[in-house]
Amino acid sequence: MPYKEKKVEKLYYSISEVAEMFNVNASLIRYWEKEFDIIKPHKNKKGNRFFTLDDIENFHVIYYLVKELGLTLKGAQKKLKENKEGTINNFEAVKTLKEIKTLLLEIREEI
Amino acid sequence: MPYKEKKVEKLYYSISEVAEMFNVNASLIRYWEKEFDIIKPHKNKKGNRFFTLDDIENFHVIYYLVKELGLTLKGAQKKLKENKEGTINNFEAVKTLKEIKTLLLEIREEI
DNA sequence: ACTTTTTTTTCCTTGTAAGGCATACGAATT
DNA sequence: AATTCGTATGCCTTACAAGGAAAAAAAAGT
Repeated sequence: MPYKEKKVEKLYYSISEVAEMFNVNASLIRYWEKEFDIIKPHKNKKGNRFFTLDDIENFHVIYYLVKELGLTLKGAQKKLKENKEGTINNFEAVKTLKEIKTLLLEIREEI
Repeated sequence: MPYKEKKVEKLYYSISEVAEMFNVNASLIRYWEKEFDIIKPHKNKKGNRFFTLDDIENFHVIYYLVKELGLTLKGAQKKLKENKEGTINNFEAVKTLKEIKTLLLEIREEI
């Protein structure tokens, strides 16, 4: 064999591959796709799904919320929406802490 | 009228009173009582329930987790168990912040 | 004040609607 | 030959609500 094939990160994964990763049924993935906006794999002309690692990560988040935390689908949807706004809150928190840092540095200057 | 009766905080509330407070059916309260250990109202010989304010507060926590956060009952149970340990984490966080405060005060002393 | 009657509240058991998928299907691709 | 699709339907569990009898409370009668 002239070349040992290099194992490459795949760009796309099929629905059955994703299903196997999480040990769930493919129908669950299709169902969640209907329920959650953040799951939108690419589709070819026929409709076959192609999942990027980002898609898989999004699925993972939902899996965590529903299967591990024990949120209902509705609860998970709400949580995901709030997290978008939640980042603003985190941002605010960091901003506040930075202001405090600035204040402390100013105080050091005075000394 | 010799004495104006002083309005006193009630010691015990009936199941229908609690149901009205949260605008839920009384059967829900009985059901959650079976599902959650932390809801244990006193009962008289016949079985009638008497809720203290603590009981009501516990019910409130569950109400929040299930009806507002959107946890399944199982998820809420898990959350409650973890919170017992979780308070340690909050405690640790506050402790850390207090240590920082102490450190800052020491620095001020040095100056 | 004390029965009697009516209304309300309680209990527990059983019924049930919705949630959350899985299965089944033929058809279209690969 | 195997995978995939969408859609439909089936189905088990979850999460309560309704039903019905018994008891307590309130109202009414005497």
